[in-house]
Amino acid sequence: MRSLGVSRAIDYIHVASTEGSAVPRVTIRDVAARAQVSTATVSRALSGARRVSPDVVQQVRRAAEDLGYSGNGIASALRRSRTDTVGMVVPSIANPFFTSLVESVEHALQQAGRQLFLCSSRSDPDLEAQRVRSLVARQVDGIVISPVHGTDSTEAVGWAAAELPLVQVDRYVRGVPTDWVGVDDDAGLGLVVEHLAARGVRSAAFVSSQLTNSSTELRLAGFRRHTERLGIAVGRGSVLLGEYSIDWGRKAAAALLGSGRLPDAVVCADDLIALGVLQTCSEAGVAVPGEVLVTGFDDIPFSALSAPPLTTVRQPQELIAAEAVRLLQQALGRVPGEPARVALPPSLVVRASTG
Amino acid sequence: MRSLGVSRAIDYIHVASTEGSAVPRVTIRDVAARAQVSTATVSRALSGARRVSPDVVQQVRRAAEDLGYSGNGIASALRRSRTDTVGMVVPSIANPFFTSLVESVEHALQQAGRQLFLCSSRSDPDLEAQRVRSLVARQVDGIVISPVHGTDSTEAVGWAAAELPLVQVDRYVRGVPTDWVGVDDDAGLGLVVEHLAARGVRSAAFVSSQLTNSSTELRLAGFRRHTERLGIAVGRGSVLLGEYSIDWGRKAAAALLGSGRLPDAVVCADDLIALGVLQTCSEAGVAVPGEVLVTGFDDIPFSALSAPPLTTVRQPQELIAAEAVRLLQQALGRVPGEPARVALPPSLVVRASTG
DNA sequence: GCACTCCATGTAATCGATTGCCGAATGAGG
DNA sequence: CCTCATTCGGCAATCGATTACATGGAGTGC
Repeated sequence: MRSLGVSRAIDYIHVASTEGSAVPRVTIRDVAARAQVSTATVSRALSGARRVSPDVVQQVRRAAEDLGYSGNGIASALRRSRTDTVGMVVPSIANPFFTSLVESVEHALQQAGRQLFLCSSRSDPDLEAQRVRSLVARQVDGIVISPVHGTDSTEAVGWAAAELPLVQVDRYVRGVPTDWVGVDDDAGLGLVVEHLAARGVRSAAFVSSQLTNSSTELRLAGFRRHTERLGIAVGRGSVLLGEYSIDWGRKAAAALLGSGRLPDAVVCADDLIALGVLQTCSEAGVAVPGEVLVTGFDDIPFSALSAPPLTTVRQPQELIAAEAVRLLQQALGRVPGEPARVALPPSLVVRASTG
Repeated sequence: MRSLGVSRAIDYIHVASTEGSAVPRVTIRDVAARAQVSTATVSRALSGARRVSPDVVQQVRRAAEDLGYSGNGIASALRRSRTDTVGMVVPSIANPFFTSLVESVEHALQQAGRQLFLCSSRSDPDLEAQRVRSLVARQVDGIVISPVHGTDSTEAVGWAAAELPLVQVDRYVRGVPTDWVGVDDDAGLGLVVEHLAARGVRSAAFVSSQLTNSSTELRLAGFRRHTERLGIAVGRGSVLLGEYSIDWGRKAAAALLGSGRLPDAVVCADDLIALGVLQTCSEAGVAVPGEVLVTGFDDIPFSALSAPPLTTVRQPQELIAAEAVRLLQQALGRVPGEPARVALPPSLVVRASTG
């Protein structure tokens, strides 16, 4: 299990301050002593909270530098009662859609001088509740959450929202009036269905996850509304609900193929499902887009690489993240007012899977 | 930009405690007052740090419950001088390999009762240094880092390692003796090259990133060593260095195809590159594995979905993460000794891209 | 019945930085 | 030369939980 063969490639250097076992932390008192001023002055000189004469600032900087002082964020946080940190809870880190969202949020926060505490709820409402409690106990300044479940997550989200600023992204729970930012799911399905109609599609199936959260519900509702509007047939047994995964996409496609009544198009509620569908079609020798058209939702990076590349709905995650962070900062500043509900418009990315 | 059409779908409920603007935090004193005991007893009753009589525990629990007390992790952290939090710094959150690693580390930490502070260095040593300083200032108990650069990251890693326990994963910087956990890159390339040799490959190219970090260097070294050992030709201009991205894979493949001298196999230093190579081959009508074999490294989830599915080297990220967390915990307990260098064995996943 | 141990609980110091308030010094205006 | 404003630095309280040490009462052994 343990092969140390690589260590030969490493040259050691001497790290100056590792000698003692427990290196005592340099505190503001040490700096004050060395600079021969009070701790108050050190604090002011370093943070700029109040004017300090230039030469004293020099001394203090010098002393801090010499001692390698790096401050104690915990003590500072306790006194100022803010941590400059926000927590983020997502159902899965493995789903590239959430990955992009996390990356964008991290980036937006960084520009606002804050850090990200990342938690994965692993699609488990209990674990999610635990993570939320933990974040609140750690005094994060705010929370960005994509709740696992439309109703089972309500309690945790509601409780947290009462404690601190909270923004829901992508999904939201019923009944808790917090800010929300996401994509306009109905519009997204409108784009897809119109595109399919223009391609001459007369019948369609929908493959999605169980209807346990808002965005899933809205996507199905959008699918139904727009297909009806455009006269596209949706047969009985043509709406398959499982989970957001490649594997479910495979299974659902196998079921559709097995049923013998393949529709003109398979609309998927996310790209992972669609990739699974494509894979099964390819294995079964069903031509895409020859015999059936397939679409996804999210536009994850790999949807451009499948065979055939996938037509999908692009979510503006950068914008979603930026808006979420903006709302959070805003909520940090003032008393809570009417919660904002921001549904950003998606766009259609047409690739070979729809001809 | 802002369409609020979705809000109609939301039912509000009244959240009890949102009425006042600033909800004053419930502190341990409040609980103590209500339970008619001292704060010391509350602390002991809730944490179990020392025996407290059962009925007092009841009272305290009751009081805490009634008031909705959730503790102040910051104050606790200050006093105990530990935060039960570790920081993780990775070059990119978008790369699925790091994503898996992050998820695994998060999971392992959770089981150890700790939380994860995630930072992306965006492959920028300066940003990385900044993030590391910030983590140290926030008093994380330890750091897990995959350093961006083999030499430019040395200063930040060395400084941090002198301040607190630090484990490097996947990559390591030269000259700083810290724990490291990763995969045995040389063995990984051994698996690939032997497999190719068995398939009758006589010449090969290597597509990788610039040699700015340890694992990239080791992979190239492994490629050279094993091809030489097995008598596979590596022509001049057959080692292409760019970056770990799909896009670079595309460009490199285009260069190889354009040169007119296509080798029997293209060995890629990670799956992203390999996926780019596959895409370009497919577009150019070059059959894989008919005319050229292609391999990757990492075994990201999407490597099974490409056309054709990709033969690659699987990294045991779960194990890497678990081992990293184990080493960190160990380092938290005792004085630092000889750093551990753990190179875990990879395995080969054979798919259609090598026939 | 006395001395001693043990245990539950309380008192108060402590972690390290921030900040309200105060006083000394300096300078300006009359 | 005096008053008043302004600036800069220090003192000490404070954030909220933990914990070393103190205390008082019950229980034990002789």
